[in-house]
Amino acid sequence: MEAFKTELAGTPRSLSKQARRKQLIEATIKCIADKGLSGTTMADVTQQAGLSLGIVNLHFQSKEKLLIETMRYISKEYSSGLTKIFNNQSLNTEQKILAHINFDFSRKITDRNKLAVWFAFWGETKSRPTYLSICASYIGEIAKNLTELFALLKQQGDYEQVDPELVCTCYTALSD
Amino acid sequence: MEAFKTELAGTPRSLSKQARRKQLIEATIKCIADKGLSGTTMADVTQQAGLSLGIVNLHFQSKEKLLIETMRYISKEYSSGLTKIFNNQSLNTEQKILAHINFDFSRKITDRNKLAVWFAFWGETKSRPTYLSICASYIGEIAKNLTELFALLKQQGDYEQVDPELVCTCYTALSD
DNA sequence: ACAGAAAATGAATGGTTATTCATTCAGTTG
DNA sequence: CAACTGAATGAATAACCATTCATTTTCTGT
Repeated sequence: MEAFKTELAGTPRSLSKQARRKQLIEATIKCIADKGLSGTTMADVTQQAGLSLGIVNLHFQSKEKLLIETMRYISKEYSSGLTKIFNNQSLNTEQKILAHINFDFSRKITDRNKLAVWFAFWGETKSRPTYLSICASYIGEIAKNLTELFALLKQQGDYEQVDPELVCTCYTALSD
Repeated sequence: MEAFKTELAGTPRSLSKQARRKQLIEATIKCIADKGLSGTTMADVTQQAGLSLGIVNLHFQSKEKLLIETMRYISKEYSSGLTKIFNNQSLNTEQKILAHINFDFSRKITDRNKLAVWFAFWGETKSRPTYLSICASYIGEIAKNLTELFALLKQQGDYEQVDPELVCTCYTALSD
């Protein structure tokens, strides 16, 4: 049974350092989604990428570092998508909130694997503070922006009794 | 540094089989909460329980089985508490919903450890269909009851436009 | 075409941890 | 109290897996 190879594994030596790192991170995501965090071995990841066993240590020094970079990769991708929405001058407050919701749901459907990885790391959060600190910084940023949007909407729409922070919390809980 | 012992470890041989299993499960919960699922070894669990290394295999055959029983133990405890509320004839619909909310939050505060274990398992759920099937049956039961309550409340209170199932989903998301 | 550099390989190594099982220990029975 | 039974122990074993590194392969510049 041939292992599926993640994308362009065809021309091994021709890829740049950066591209190879990305290839390995994508393979890691696939493995964690398939077999769980604790069930993912170096052999799994490298096989998934169609490369040899030693390759991870060559590019990431250790498994731990690969995992941290994977976490960072996912967090970054997610938050940069959202930041783009918040900074988009041509959208008004309401449109931004709608775009945010839309973004969340389109991702949820297409990126099941990344979601699974997110949850896997989340489960280990208590024991590995590094993971927590990486997502915390991204999540904090997002929550700040979102709360601000709700505050603006409140001003504009005359909703006296609404607490923007609470609305933000509720929204986050629901989309999770 | 002495290891804390979970409850009555004092009289080893005098405990029944059932009680010993429970003692080991409680120790497992403590360990997973402290060190995460992947960081929990047999040595940790047995030391936490104040017993010897071989004891888990004697009572549970394998680590995997101990973990499954731990999951089952937590699910069962949670759902049986809720079932009691649903079956309590002396409460009306509104009181039952309030009791449910109250139950959720009182647990959240007192049983941090169990909560941590719940999340730890949740993260690994993808790879271990067994865990999923255990939770699923309990969670399904709970959701069914809760939805029914909301439906009743809707009838009684004339809330035409409310979807009980949606309300249930929202409530569950928020309390998670 | 060649030399040197860089990237990649995978067998061997070493550390960690689940599992086994011969032995010890405590309770029970006749 | 001696023989028996089953629970408990923990040293020894076995399996697993990350990491290393000597060797091989590919790329680049001249």
